[in-house]
Amino acid sequence: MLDVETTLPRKEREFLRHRREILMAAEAVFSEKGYISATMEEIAQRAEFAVGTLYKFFDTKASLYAEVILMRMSELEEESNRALEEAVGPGERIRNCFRSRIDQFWKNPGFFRFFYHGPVGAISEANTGFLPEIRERYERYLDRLREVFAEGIRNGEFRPLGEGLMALSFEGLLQVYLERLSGQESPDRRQQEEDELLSIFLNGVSV
Amino acid sequence: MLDVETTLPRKEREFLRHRREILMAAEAVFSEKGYISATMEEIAQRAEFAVGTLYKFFDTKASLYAEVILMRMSELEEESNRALEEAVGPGERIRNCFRSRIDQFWKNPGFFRFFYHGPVGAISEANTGFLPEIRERYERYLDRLREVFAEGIRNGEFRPLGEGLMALSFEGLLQVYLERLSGQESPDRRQQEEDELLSIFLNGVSV
Amino acid sequence: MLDVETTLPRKEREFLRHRREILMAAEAVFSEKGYISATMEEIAQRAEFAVGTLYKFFDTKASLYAEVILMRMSELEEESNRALEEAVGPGERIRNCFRSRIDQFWKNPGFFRFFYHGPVGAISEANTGFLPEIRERYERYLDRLREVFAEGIRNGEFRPLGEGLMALSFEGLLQVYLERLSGQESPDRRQQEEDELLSIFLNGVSV
Amino acid sequence: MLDVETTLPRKEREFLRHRREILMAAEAVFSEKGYISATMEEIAQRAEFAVGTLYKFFDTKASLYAEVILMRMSELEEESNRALEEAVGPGERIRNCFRSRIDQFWKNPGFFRFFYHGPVGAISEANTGFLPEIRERYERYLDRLREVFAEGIRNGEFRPLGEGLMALSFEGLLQVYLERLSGQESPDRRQQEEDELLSIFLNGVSV
DNA sequence: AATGAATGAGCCTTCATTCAT
DNA sequence: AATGAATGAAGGCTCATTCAT
Repeated sequence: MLDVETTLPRKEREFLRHRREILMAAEAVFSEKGYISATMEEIAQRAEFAVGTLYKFFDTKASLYAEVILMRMSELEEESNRALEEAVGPGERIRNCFRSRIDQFWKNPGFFRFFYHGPVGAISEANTGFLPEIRERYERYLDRLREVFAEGIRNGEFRPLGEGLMALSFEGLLQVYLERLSGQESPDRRQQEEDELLSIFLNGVSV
Repeated sequence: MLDVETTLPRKEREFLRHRREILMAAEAVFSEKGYISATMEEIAQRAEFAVGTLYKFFDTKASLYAEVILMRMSELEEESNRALEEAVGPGERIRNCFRSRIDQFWKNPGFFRFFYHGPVGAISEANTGFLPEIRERYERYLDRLREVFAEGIRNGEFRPLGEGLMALSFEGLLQVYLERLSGQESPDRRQQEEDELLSIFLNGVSV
Repeated sequence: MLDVETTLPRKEREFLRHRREILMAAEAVFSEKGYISATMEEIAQRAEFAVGTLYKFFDTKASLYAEVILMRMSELEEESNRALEEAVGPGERIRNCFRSRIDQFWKNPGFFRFFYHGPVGAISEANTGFLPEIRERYERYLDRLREVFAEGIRNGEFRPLGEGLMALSFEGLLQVYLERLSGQESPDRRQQEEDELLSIFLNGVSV
Repeated sequence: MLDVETTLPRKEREFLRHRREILMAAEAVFSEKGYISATMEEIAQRAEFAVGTLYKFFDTKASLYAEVILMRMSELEEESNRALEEAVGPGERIRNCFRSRIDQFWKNPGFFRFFYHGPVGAISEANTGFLPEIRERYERYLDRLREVFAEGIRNGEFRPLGEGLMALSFEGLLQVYLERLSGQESPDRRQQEEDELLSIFLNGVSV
């Protein structure tokens, strides 16, 4: 990252910086208002650019939205993978990943407000245009999780149930928990709750 | 319900019937298109009423939306409560409730498409106008769940962890599982998966 | 026409009247400003309706434009055909048609301002969506002209040249002449000029 | 032209060359897209200059458009005049001019696509800003034509009708014919048609 | 209650033009 | 003269809501 910032010509650095500024502004507005209620006008103001400028960076509102999500999903995938890799043994990996996911939430709680809810009518045809990429990325992450569960099943650490269901359950617990945190007036982190939740899950899947 | 239908004067019976027809049409359109993409025009057509008529029954699109959800949540609450009551012992109650929730999904899969996702930015301020009531109702249902878990903790059937977290986990598993079913092209019910999921959960919370 | 006006239910009569009012307003604005510079806003104002109302009658600005032209082309075709039918003998028919076309111009000079020029970029793909119908209609009219010329060639009244070229020439003279009239500050009709023009043409194609 | 290129200082020569490059690019884009759909952006790309540079040479899009037309009209005028001068006798001059005009079309068919159609509503007030010059130039060419016809009328070669109408007719036939060629998928030149058309015209105006 | 034509505010998007470098 | 990122006004279109019948 630092390399990029320093080696690229000034013009390109500025381009990337502006692009990033717009993405940040968009993320803020999307998470406050939701996809539909957010207006390009407001995003532009927040980013301190004119509306037209947004369109130099992103073709449509929808693609700007997709890019915001993709940007965060890349981070999520990256860090989750790191967490899975770093630990030794399936149980420890899952434990590590769980904590990493919660850490990530605390870095940017606003994002999860619309990550889990997707664009309006995520299922509707209207949006199939840009959702596939996001879903794909998510599935890739789930695949990685499944591998770890499969590994745990093989070595007898986890119960011989479907590794897909395990991954799904893992995500379900996280999703519901993070949603509740997002909804709190002044969210504060509670270590004990996290440990208990993880314990429920691991107890559930372990032999 | 039957009582209502038969004892009320014809005028009022018709009023209720029309109201219900509109709600059903709205549910269908909302679940197909999502909140934003759904138009009052289309709902009116589906209900075989004029647009103006919809406004005799519901003040705004948002309130119609809320009423659709509230209608289904009443059923959900009712049936879930029945399931919790019918069984004996905390574990059995949870098991029964889990199955009931899945039964309910299969009665009306479309509904869950937008129940979990809520309107655009269900959590956002923009929608706080009609969400409170829904959240309240949901909390009431969660409370009932928590009681059961608390009971199980007291009698040593469940582990001595937070009953709130247990309820949350229960919902998380269900939500993620039902979402996946909704997303399937031609959703089909798989008994074994359901049993495994329940087993993971109960294993997780049980001593 | 009268039948239509009197036998249709009031609602439908109003619908047609409003539709016609919008078409007239649109024609006026299109002929003053041209297709692109004309705005739906201004057309709406001129028609004394709200913008939204225009879209109840016409799907897009382009289709409104096409309908304006189609409406006038129907009249043009109808009256030209009448003129061709009424006279006896090819020469007389053409003579009659020529006069009819000029009469039609004087009934509505504004229309021809954009009829001959077509929408911006009439040739561009962007407009191929709605032009075909107009072009078809025009070709049908040209076909009728060609028949008359062919008839004249067969009976030795016209020279044995291509009837297509004759029809084209006929249209060329009219177009250029009407354009010049449109461009005049205060157009006034000059009988002698018309006769001379017709004479040039008939002399050109006659034996 | 060559003189200009060689005698002027390098700076000025470059200026003129760049100006010409922009004009050519503009002509290409205008003829492909039409005035409105053409964008300064695309013209700039085609000319391999930055948008801003275009504005160093031409104040507005409209004036660039006008200059493109003026450039071609100068050639048209020049060559038509040569054609009129070269031949001997009114009839022969017109014949020569007719052929010259068609030659010119084949040198640059694209240009005529928008020459005859003008910008959006060439006749409309919106565009009167830059049209006058074009119209003037065109009138000058028509004047020259009229002189030839007047000459022919005086010497008894042409019929004693208005020379203005004759010039108009001449233009009408050309316009319609060239338009039809422009519209063809793969335009090909047909000598016989041209001869017939010319014959119709000359027959029409000759004694 | 029922109708549905009419309303008009609001939003995404385009693109000619400017200006700091 | 050359650049091209930034501007922002303007326009087509949608749709929740109203109101006269």
